[in-house]
Amino acid sequence: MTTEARIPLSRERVLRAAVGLADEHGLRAVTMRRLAEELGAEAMSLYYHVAKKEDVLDGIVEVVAEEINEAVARVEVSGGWQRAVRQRILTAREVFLRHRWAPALFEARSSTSLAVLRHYDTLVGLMRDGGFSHDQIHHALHALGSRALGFSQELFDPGSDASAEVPPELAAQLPNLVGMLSEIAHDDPDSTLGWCDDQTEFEFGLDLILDGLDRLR
Amino acid sequence: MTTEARIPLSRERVLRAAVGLADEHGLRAVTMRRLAEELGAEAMSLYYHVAKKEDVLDGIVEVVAEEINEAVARVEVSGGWQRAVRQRILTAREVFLRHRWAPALFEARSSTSLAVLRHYDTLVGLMRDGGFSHDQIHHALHALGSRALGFSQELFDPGSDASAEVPPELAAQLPNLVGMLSEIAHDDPDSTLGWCDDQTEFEFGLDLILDGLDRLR
DNA sequence: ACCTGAACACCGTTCAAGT
DNA sequence: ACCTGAACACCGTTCAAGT
Repeated sequence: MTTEARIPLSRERVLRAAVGLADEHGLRAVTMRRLAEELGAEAMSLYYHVAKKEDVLDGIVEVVAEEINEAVARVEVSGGWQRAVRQRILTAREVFLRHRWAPALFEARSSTSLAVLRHYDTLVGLMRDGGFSHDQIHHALHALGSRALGFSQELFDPGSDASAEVPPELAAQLPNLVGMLSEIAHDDPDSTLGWCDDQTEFEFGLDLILDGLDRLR
Repeated sequence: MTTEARIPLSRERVLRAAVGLADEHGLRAVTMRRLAEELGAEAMSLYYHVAKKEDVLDGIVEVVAEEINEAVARVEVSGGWQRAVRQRILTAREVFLRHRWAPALFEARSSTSLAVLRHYDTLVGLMRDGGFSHDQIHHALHALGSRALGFSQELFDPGSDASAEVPPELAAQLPNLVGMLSEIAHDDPDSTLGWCDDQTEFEFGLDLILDGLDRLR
């Protein structure tokens, strides 16, 4: 600790510590005071390297996005545009699985980070090579939404054993949903990113969209 | 003001005021103290009607979701499952266009609100009538993601006149993206929900998914 | 039953001051 | 150039006390 405190602060170190803090204790733990403590400094020292807290949040988006770009750059694929795009998106997803707080932060911030833009730039290039028009690609990016980056935030979580827990008078109000959930079981909770977004579901939605796009080409 | 202060507080009134505050000044303005002020009371009085701030946030999600259900209930459609689902989703979207802070809040909270569940229940029913299996419907809801509720948060905002603003050394790093954006112009900024999510793009993505689902049936 | 005042712990941030 | 202490304005929330 005291040895680490010797190392001078820097924007880079601050952001790295913030990512670590979020990984370990969630995004809510990322507080200027807590962050400084982690770095063996005072809260006010951070402001020499970082404009304000928003700057820290933008910064850690950038750090994660760079991690995505590095991972994606290592991917080698042969095959059509669809395989290439699909593989890169699934690789990006692996990074989010290591930073589970990140999807919410990416959604929350408009964050036109350079690293994020570079990721999109790669996708645009791949689709261009695949024979899409700019207009089609633009539509495609919108259709993919956050899936282009490898995650998809879900809006409700039926829970792993949802059908068992639902109180009867509530079940009566939701006959179709309860009927569905009682037939469905999620098998692989470990692969879950966010709520109900497991690997299988993510790939289903992704392929549905990619197949649809390919048909438009 | 003083006349309004006469009306006793209630959970209902607190939530309604919170929605109004968010509509007018954004979600960040929804503070226990500010909310109380709006109601002509002290911040601490709210805690008699509401457990904590999180309860307020859950509550306003519920209020908006009920507004969606009411709007959707008024919709009458004839035709196949696809027309019915599509129409209901686009109607839900209209509610979000009145509460622009709501998408971010819906995404941020896991919020298994009853009203949200009822909306999903309706969709499940429509798709069931359309001949889908429970398993297919479950996949479908995941594929739709937040689109099922009528919005789709975008991850970057190229801006309305993006191509003009990009500094040249940045453009060099993003050749494909800049190429695309220079060809594309968004015409209807007023219909935008969130960043780049305008009506046309929303419908494109929605139809792409619905068409894909119909093919699976 | 319903509302409030004072108080607590915790934020982000400014600013003048230290080395 | 880099870091800090004291201070400010603002949070959410508890708790004992008022009517």
